[in-house]
Amino acid sequence: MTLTNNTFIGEYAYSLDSKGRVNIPAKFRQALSEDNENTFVIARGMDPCIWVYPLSQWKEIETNLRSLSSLSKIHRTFVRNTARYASPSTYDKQGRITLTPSLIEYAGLEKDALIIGMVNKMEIWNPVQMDKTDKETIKIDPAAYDELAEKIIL
Amino acid sequence: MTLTNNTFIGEYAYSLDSKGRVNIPAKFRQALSEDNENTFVIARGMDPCIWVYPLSQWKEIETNLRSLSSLSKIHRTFVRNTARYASPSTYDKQGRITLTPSLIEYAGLEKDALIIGMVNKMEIWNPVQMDKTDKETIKIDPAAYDELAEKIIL
DNA sequence: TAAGATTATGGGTAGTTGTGGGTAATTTCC
DNA sequence: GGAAATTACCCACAACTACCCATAATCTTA
Repeated sequence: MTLTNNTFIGEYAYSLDSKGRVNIPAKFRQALSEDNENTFVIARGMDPCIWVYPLSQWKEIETNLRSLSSLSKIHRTFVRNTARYASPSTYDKQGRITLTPSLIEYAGLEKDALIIGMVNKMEIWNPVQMDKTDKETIKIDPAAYDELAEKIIL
Repeated sequence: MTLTNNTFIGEYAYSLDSKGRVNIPAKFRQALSEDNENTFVIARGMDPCIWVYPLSQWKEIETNLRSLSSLSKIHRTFVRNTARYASPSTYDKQGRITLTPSLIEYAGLEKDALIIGMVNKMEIWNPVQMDKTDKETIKIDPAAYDELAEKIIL
């Protein structure tokens, strides 16, 4: 059952094969709207993981990046870091995308890959790294977190 | 007799079968409005139980989640924790939804499942866990109820 | 009260999904 | 320009899941 176009939720455990391919969950592929032409854009996440955007979503990000001024050092750095490691990837007949060696290394991926739906994109994690990050989460300011929950959750 | 669309009250005792399926009380199914397409979204509750939203209700949460920016660590974490364990589930001809192994484990469900109407959603509990939580609830500060009294008329 | 309808629970099956590997086309480099 | 390496595309199998049917218990209604 697909909810909304280009919307991803849920968690899936897959494996990375010797060719650097990972499966995209069938539900996520089905959620992808036609105009994406079976293509995602993979990029460095802010956390040690890979971000996977639908092509159309990425194009919007590109538009936003264009609006940033190159006069600002922060802007320049941000644009560079974002664009530098991004790469389009179309899934094959079996529903797999191929990751770049650079991103595999950045996310510290080995055999296991955890795919997490993040609503407008998905994340690919090494499960070990995800556990570690989960534990650090405890250090997050509980008051700020509760405030968010109150605003978002029904 | 159905009260209001997408409104759930009452308590029901069902059992979880070997395939991880639970019945949705007939009254709750009848209360579900057409546009939900016989579909609920199951997610982690704040307590050790499963939250079950009507699809339309979940979509509102999704919209709220979309408004958060992944540049903020706390926003990222919140989106991840919320979306990660959520999964749509359409009930079958017999009125059952299938739970995910991850949520079954989180709620500590075994054979028995207690389904509780929570007005805008429902909760699925292990009865043993529910008892335990009930006993802890008694310890809630009466002053907290006084504060509530200003918001809710009973 | 009896018959029919609805509900709760169990299990079978066909189609889908995830994973491995093979081959042809393309690119890279000497 | 040709060999080696890389990439894109294809096939095959095993595991799983969604969908279907069956049965027993319960509720409804005449």
